[in-house]
Amino acid sequence: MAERKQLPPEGPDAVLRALADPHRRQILRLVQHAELPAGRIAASFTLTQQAVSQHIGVLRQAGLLTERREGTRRLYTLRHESLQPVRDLLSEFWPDALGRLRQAVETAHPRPPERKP
Amino acid sequence: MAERKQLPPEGPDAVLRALADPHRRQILRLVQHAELPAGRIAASFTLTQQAVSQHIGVLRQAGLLTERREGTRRLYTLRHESLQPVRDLLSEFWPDALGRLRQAVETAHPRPPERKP
DNA sequence: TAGCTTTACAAGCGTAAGCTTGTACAAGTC
DNA sequence: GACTTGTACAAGCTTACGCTTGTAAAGCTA
Repeated sequence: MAERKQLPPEGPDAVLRALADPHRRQILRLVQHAELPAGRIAASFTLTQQAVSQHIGVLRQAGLLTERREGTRRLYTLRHESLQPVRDLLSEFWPDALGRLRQAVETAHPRPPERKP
Repeated sequence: MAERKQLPPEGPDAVLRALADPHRRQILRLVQHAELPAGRIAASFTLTQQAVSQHIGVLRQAGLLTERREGTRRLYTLRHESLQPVRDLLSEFWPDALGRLRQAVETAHPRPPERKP
C-alpha cells in the first residue's frame, strides 16, 4: 500500500483555507473578470514572483482557478462554481442568508419543483 | 507604544480560517440549534477536552460563538451573523449564487426598499 | 544554436497551527 | 474545609504555512 504522508486537503477545507488568505483573495479579485497571466498577477504584489506563484498553486489546487497555457504564459481565471462549498456552508449555518431569498422567490412563483430528485 | 507581536487575524481571515477546519465545522453543527456546554461538545470528539477547548477558542475569537456562563459550565451557541464575511465573499466572487435569487425576488416584488440606508 | 522571457520547482527559514500532557482555578457537594 | 466536576491556561512537540533565494524547464526570437 502506498504511504500517504500528507496529501493536500480536499473539498471545503481546501477552498476555505485558500480563501482565508488576503493575498489569495486579491488574486481572485484580479482574475474574476479577466483572464490574466501569472506575471501580471505577480506584478500587482510586492511579493516575489515565486511567492505569488505559490499562492496561485494553492488556489489552483483548491479548484478556484482554471489554467490555460498560451506559449510560455499561463493564463488564469476564477472558476466560480468551485465556490459551491462556501455556498453550502452558508446555507447550512446561516439558512436565512440564502433561504429567506429562496422562500420569497418560491412564494412569488408558486411552483418550485426545481429540485433534483 | 504597545508592541504587537502577532495579534490574531481579524475580519474575513479569522472567520474563514476558523471555518477551514472540519473539527470546528462539526462544533458549529452541534451548537447551531442548541446551546451546549463545552463538555458535551468535547464528548462528541475523540480529541482531548483541551484540544476541543482550543478549537472553541478559535471559533470564539472569530466571533462565531457566543459564550454564556452558568455555574462552572460555559454554554456555547452559534452566532449566525458572524458569517457575514462569508456571505460578502460569496456575493463578491459568485454574484450569481445570491444575485440570481435576489434578482428573481426583485422582479417578482417590483419595489423592494428593504435595505438599510 | 544562443539568449531572452515566463513560469514553476526546490530548499531553507521563521512562525503559526493543531495536538498532547500537565496544571490551575472556579463552582458545586459532602 | 476537602473532594469532585467543568473548563481553560501553559508548555512542548510535530507538521504546515508563507516567504525568500536559487535554479530549471518550456517556449519564443534572433
